[in-house]
Amino acid sequence: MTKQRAVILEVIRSDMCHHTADEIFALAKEKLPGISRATVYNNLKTLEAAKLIRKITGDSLSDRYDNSYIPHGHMICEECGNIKDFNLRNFDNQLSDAIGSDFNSYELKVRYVCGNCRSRKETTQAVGV
Amino acid sequence: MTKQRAVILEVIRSDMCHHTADEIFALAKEKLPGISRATVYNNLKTLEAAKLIRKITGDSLSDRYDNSYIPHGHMICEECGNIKDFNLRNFDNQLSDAIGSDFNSYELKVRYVCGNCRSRKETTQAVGV
DNA sequence: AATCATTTTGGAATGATTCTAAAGAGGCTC
DNA sequence: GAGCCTCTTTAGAATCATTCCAAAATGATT
Repeated sequence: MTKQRAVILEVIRSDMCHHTADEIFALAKEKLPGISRATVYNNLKTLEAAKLIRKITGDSLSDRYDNSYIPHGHMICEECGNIKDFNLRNFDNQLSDAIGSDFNSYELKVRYVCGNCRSRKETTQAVGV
Repeated sequence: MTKQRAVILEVIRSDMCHHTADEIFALAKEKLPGISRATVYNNLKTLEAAKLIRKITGDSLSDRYDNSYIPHGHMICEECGNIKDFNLRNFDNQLSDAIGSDFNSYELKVRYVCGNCRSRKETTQAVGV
């Protein structure tokens, strides 16, 4: 475990955000100013191969990284872009039944408007702006 | 409806594959040799805004396009890359319950190994190659 | 200390997608 | 069907995330 790899893992684990590679690079740079972008990409790949993190794709143009390898749902606010985790009960069984086979992983993303953004919009609307 | 747009829509609707923009460009070019790549991208965006198709992201480096706007599951073979559609019963309700809110759309991808690839691997393994 | 494999680094390369500005339809009215 | 306006198409340049590369650095082992 090189110090670069340790810092990258620490950054990812230190909060529940789903950071992009570039954000992780910036955060890692605060602790290890000499770190290179390529190192971040290398290690993100290594860490995912080691099942310590998971890449999530398609929420923005850049990929994001989840501090858990275990699949779960992501709910993404279409207004503010905020991402939250959620779980569905018994979902693994439901999925295997539906596809008629075991599976290796899944990715589930729901696009909605979060409570904050919804109430902000209603207020704005009521005021007529 | 320009002829370029019509051809692009026709290409997407003509089979159940989930083509990349580049594949769509190549197929459209067979019917309309002068078509430009930018036109394909423009129209894919327009057609999605018109709810005629849907972009699906994260299965390969390029995005793919689904000939249905209605959300449904995609099962992706990790060996051969083939993508199939599937559905879960009552999934919309299950999702709203889980996230505690209405939602606008979802994306569900399951990674597995399809029957063909599985049996091919078993055969290979048995033969000891 | 010598060696060997792994990692890091910075910069170049790649590749999908978007942007841009100019030319080209399409559709509308008179 | 000429004039006009808007939307679309086009080709190529630009962007941006990510990957590749070759050389230097590091780490572990003996």
